[in-house]
Amino acid sequence: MEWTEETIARLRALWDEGLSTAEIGRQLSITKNAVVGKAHRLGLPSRPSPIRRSSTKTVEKGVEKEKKEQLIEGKGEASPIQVKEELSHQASQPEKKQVPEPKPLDARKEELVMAEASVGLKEKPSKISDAVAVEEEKKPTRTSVEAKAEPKKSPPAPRQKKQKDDVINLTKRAATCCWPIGDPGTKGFRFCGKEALPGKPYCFEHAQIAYVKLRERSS
DNA sequence: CCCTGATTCGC
DNA sequence: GCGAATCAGG
Repeated sequence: MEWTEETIARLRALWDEGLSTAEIGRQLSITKNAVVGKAHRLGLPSRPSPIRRSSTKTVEKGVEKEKKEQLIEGKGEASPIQVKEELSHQASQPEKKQVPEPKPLDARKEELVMAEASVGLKEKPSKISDAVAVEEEKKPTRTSVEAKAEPKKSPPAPRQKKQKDDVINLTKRAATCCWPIGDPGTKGFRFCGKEALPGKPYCFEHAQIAYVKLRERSS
């Protein structure tokens, strides 16, 4: 497998998107093992795994099962999710040294939003309606009637009014494209930053790239 | 059995 | 560095 910048970028994008390793592999026409292996070597954040191999040492054919479980209970290791939350928390504290890299994704997105605002939107607003049309094409099963009569979807919230506003804002606001441009950690790295398709992390252009194989596969 | 992700280790 | 083989939980 030749890991070009393009494939690595797409691996990162799909990985960030939360697709399963097998799914990423299918889209990149490689095995899930390749995906996991590469992701591991790239240092991409671990996903919630069904497995916990606390002992990184080789286990002899599962003979030492009991010992392993005892070790796990004793140590009480932190899950990847917990670690991630801790990192985010640290990054959000201004008092700690602020390196651009470990900043959580959302923070970077906010930067992009602000940058975009200062530059001014170049894309025509009419494109959004096009994107909506595309989006609705892909979800033909839901009629407007069904959408109306959907009571269970409302999330239980402590502050209902504010949350409602937030949801509206999130819905109305054009999300920015998370397609990575350049190499993370290097100076010129950035995200695409154009308006993303509704419900998708990419703009129309990059969504075409990101989902092209998925469409081919499902059609 | 199917799915999942992580690790190991020969290449 | 790569990824098939393997392990292991749901």
